[in-house]
Amino acid sequence: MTHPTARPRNAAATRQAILTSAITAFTRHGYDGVGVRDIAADAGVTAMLVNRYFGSKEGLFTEVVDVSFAEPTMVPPGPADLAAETAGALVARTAPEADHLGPFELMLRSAANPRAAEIIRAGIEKHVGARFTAALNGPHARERAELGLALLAGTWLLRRLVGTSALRDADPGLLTAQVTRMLSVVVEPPA
Amino acid sequence: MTHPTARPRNAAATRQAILTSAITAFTRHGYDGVGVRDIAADAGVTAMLVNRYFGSKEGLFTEVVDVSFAEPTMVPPGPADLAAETAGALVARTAPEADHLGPFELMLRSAANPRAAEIIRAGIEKHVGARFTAALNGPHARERAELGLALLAGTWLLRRLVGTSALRDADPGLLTAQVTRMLSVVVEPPA
DNA sequence: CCGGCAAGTCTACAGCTGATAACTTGTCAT
DNA sequence: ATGACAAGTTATCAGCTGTAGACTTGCCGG
Repeated sequence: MTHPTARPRNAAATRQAILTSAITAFTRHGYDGVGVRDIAADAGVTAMLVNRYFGSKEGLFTEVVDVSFAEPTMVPPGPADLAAETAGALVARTAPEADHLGPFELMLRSAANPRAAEIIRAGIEKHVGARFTAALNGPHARERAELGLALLAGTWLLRRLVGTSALRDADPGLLTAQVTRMLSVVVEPPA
Repeated sequence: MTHPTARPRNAAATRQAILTSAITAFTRHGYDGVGVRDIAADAGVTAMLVNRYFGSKEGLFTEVVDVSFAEPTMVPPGPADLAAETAGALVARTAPEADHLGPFELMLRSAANPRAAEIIRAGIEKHVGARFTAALNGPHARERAELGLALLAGTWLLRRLVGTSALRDADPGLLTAQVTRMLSVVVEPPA
């Protein structure tokens, strides 16, 4: 059968191909919305290799979450105008024409499953929450950081996944300004 | 076979029993997380009656969303201190020990499925968004209302479904105060 | 008393799920 | 060149999904 453009036998490369395929699949359709056969086929292998290399679908998802949440999206290092920059990035990436995939989409599409939600919680607390918290000064930084994340996640949900009309059709500038003001409440250290 | 406590043949009552069972099931496990057999069994009937009375699983979900989003949760009529009251209700209902089921849980657990998401969008725009918008004065009321909803939904997501530690263990009073301040940004009419 | 019609059920289908065990095939060191 | 081990595959499992058709059962008007 051997495919014309057959990949040479290479465990590391195959593992990586599965992981890459899984990242986009889980992000696009959520943990329960995709099967291991889809992921494997997209990587050009059979489904059994998922279990061989990642133990189980859940193990694969754990690694996907870890990788996806590790890359520093959404929180630029410059603390100069954190609220405005974050709001701008959010609005741009949730624009109807944008096709950005990332941790927010992954979280929103998989959080319905309790086991997936627990894996996501670990990922947030290890990566995103920590980064966001570190960018804030003053007391209650963790709570303020997670409230900021909540606003971003909720906006992403309504604007991209659900697609409510007001947020979908809103003027980007206006939207950025509003989100910036809401974010500032938790970004700027309390007096 | 006839069950000992058999319900008398009553189409309306049976339909209602299925609907009630579906509301709690969909809210607890999401659209994709529950099967029509589970719902029917919980209502004491066979799965076929779901199709008989609601056409399909999707038709049943549509009615569930409509009913669930119609009841005026989360937005009290008194516009006196809308932000504070809404924030208080949110924090109370998302407390770890609370077992409140409602439209937010239903939305968050089902939004991953695009078909369900579209049904939810319709429900929001028909009921929740309209109520929330009507409570706001000033320009861009719809955008501000949906941003408020986004904050509520995101907080619900992180605090209840995902369970990030900072929000889960936060002092309720402090949390209510922070959410109130963020909500005020969109609730109070811009100068 | 009983016939008709609606309420409700049984059986079945075609397709999917994640996972396991046993099998074949390619590659590299000797 | 060849043997050994890893890489990859095929076959299969038990269970679930939503829905369709044909069936039985109970109630209510005459």
